[in-house]
Amino acid sequence: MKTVTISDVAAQAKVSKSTVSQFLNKRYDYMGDKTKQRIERAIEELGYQPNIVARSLKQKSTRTIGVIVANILHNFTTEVTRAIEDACISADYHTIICNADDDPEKEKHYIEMLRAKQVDGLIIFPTGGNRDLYKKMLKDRYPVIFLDRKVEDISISSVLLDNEMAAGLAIEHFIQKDYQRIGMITTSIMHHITPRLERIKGYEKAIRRHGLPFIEDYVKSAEPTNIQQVLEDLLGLEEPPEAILAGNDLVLIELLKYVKQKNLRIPEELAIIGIDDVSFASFYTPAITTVAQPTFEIGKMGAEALLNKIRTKNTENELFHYRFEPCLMVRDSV
Amino acid sequence: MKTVTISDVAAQAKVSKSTVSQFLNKRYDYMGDKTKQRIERAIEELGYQPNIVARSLKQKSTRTIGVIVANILHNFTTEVTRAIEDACISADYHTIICNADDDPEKEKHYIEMLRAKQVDGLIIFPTGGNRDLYKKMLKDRYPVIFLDRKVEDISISSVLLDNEMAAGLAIEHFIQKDYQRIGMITTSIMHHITPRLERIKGYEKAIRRHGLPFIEDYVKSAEPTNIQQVLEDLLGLEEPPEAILAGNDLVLIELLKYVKQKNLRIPEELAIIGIDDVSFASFYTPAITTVAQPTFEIGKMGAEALLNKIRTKNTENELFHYRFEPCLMVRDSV
DNA sequence: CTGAAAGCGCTTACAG
DNA sequence: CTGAAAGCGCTTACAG
Repeated sequence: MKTVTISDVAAQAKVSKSTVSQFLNKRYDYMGDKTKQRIERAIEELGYQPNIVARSLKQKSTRTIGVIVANILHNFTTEVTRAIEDACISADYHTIICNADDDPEKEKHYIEMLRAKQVDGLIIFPTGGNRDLYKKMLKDRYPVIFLDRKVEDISISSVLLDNEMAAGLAIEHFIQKDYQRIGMITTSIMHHITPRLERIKGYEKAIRRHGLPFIEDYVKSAEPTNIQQVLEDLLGLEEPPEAILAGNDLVLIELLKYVKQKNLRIPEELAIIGIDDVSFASFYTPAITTVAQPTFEIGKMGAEALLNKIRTKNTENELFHYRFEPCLMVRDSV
Repeated sequence: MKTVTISDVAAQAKVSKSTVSQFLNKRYDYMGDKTKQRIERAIEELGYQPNIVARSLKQKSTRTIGVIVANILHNFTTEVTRAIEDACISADYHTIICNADDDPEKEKHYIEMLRAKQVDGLIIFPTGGNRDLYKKMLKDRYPVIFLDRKVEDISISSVLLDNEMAAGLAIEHFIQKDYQRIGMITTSIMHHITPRLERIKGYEKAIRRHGLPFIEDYVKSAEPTNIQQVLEDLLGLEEPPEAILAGNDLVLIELLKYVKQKNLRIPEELAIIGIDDVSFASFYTPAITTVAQPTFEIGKMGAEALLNKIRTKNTENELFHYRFEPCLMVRDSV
């Protein structure tokens, strides 16, 4: 497999490399018809494919972006990255996905690696643990967009869910169905992850807005592996909640496992809403009421915002934090 | 953001580019200690990051592989690609995932694109519709592994599930639980997709092995959107099946939607097994009996086989088709 | 122990 | 309308 290069084509077509290059880049402006045809034939005969690595080196663009997700286990992440890939492919960009696994060290490694690979820009679901690196990218005017989360005092634009509204929709639905004792569980807030904090705030605001008492014991955060215990505690309270909002898909799954194991009836013994419209919600028994994120739109917007930054060479630096509205999917678990 | 190159480092450290390059590649053999330190400082001071594109051009390796999946909507695909990515990252390779969406044209585009991008090799879940391209890669001795599927008469190594065994395990479990009238539904077999054909064959063999009549009307293939209708037909037969094997996760989901809509009791009115151990199987009510594929091992093996081909420059061309054994997860739906 | 030079496969002013 | 030459940022024999 001796690779055939532009020189081989030039030789075969009896023109110069420059002319072949013009041809490849469709700059036909002044090219003679016979020349074009000769080149076309030569390419055909030799089965020539341009080497994009060489082109990238010269053009200083790889037409590839990097996506660093905080944790690929979330259904949200999978759907959003799929939307990003779609949007990039349409714009003739490729995508390299990396999973930071909630670990700032890994995130750092990937940011450096992808920049070394000369990707044209980065979409990051930030762990929050690499403030210096985030700042450096900003200083370098390197194109970056944050997704799903933002980082305190780092002026990188982001596309997010309206998380307060997401929790609010759920709580209001509970209240409307006459539930008063409403609990909430999220995954760990140790690292100040935006959506978790904001959803808790949204919960509290909605509770107070409706004149219900805000009971701290009703709000719990824990790693998925500890959620069974948390539920045990929560439902063992003297006045246990009658309804629970699961802060994301992983929490919902733990909650459903618990419910099954304890043989609780939904919604009679415990009403449930989950944030994230998981695949099985509609055909679960009972069908699960959820708050859906517009994952496709979020991913698309993230990709377009980044591609736009890349195209404008990041000159217009208007900072934005775009919020998408969630949507309540009313089913049978409340 | 004027990029700092190896020349800048060389100038700053007052050595030649060659020496810096040696340093970067950890060929310290004969390097003076003071030289090393000077280079180290210069790199530090300038915040230098090597340009991997330039290196790739020279070394003719991008340390990146491409993965072209037939259809990313299958849970199997997501899990396997995740395992591939993990294995590649450990070996210090990156991964570019492309979704052919069951469309041979898209597959073709991605194969050509990724080769132009000089990825070091390709893992393909083949659509089957690009025989000439597959052959060309073989002729070029370009490293490729097929995954999940193989293609008739194309001698590219593959890693697969033992699909006949997968169907066999399910059927035997049904029989053991005293079901005799057993149906099976797969997604479309129009394009002779390996796992679907093999699973149907496994079904037939198991049925015959146990002396049951093989009833053609009990075996259906259809696109997911038509499965509701297929179920309607199947269960409207004079002697409808009392048990159904769902050929993959998408079929199972359609089946569960149908069951819910018709209010059928599982397993009393209809027993169910699904191939692919979907996330919700264990906490669904009733918990769904499934045949699990070792997705992690399959992905890992695929990646390792490819990386091995890349390392040996594809010289040892022993053809293999490795089969992984599935595993029956007995739960409550039979 | 270190440096000069060539080369990887392209693109891009510039000259004619 | 086309070609010669320089250059993108590295690596790698080779010479000393």
